[in-house]
Amino acid sequence: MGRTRHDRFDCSPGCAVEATLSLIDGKWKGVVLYHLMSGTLRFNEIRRKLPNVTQRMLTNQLRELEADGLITRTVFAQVPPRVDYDLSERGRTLEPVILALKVWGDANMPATENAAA
Amino acid sequence: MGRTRHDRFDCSPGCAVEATLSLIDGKWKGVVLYHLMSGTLRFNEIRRKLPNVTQRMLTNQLRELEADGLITRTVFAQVPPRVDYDLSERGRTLEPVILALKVWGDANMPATENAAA
DNA sequence: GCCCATAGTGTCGAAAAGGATACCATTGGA
DNA sequence: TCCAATGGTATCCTTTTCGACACTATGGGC
Repeated sequence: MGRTRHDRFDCSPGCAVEATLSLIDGKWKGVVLYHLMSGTLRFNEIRRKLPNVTQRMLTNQLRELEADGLITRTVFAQVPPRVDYDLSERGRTLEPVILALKVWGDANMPATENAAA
Repeated sequence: MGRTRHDRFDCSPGCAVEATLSLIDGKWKGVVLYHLMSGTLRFNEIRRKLPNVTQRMLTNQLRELEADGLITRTVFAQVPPRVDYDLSERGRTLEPVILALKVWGDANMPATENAAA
């Protein structure tokens, strides 16, 4: 499930915008990608960074990101299971985009009453 | 309707990413913004650029963009009604972001079989 | 034997987003 | 008189998304 969003595009010019958007859209993907920019994270590490995400959702988003080739998933056959998530090569090329999003948000969302300080 | 997406954020770091995303998310907003970057457009001009959008949807997206202060809406009291849409000041600051999205899409979506040529 | 942790999966249901279609007002032209 | 164009609204329905919650496997600690 999920992943139905970008099955096809009616490609007018500007399509590329939608196409990119469709990859990072989905409530948690942007943040996940953002956190992954700082380095490898395990499943529960990500979960702890996103207080309101459920396991099902997080799993889902991670699977979609993986399917889109933006992140890599490494499973260690250990007894308490361990799975590492990293940005892939392709995922790294998204960094400037994520950063642009972050910068704009920081600069233009004073109404969001956040404390970036 | 609509506009429920970004009523609140559970602001962890990375929140800014989601915040920005929430403004340009919504199936047509990205493209609309993109087209508006080239200059003023009337309602039906936008509609013609997006072959698969319905009036309801387009109206909706435009209203949300307006509510978020990204575009301006100018109504001319003419007999065949005329409404101009433009990027607002704030909207213009989003240009680099939209562009980043477009550039990445053009560079990284060969699978989308489009003909940018 | 029981509970904990990890990293999930499955099912259910509500809500939101999106789409189809029909309708409105005005007025100039045929 | 009737049609066309503009920029919408209103209503209804389907699809997609999101969230709650329960359940699984394995092995260590108590």
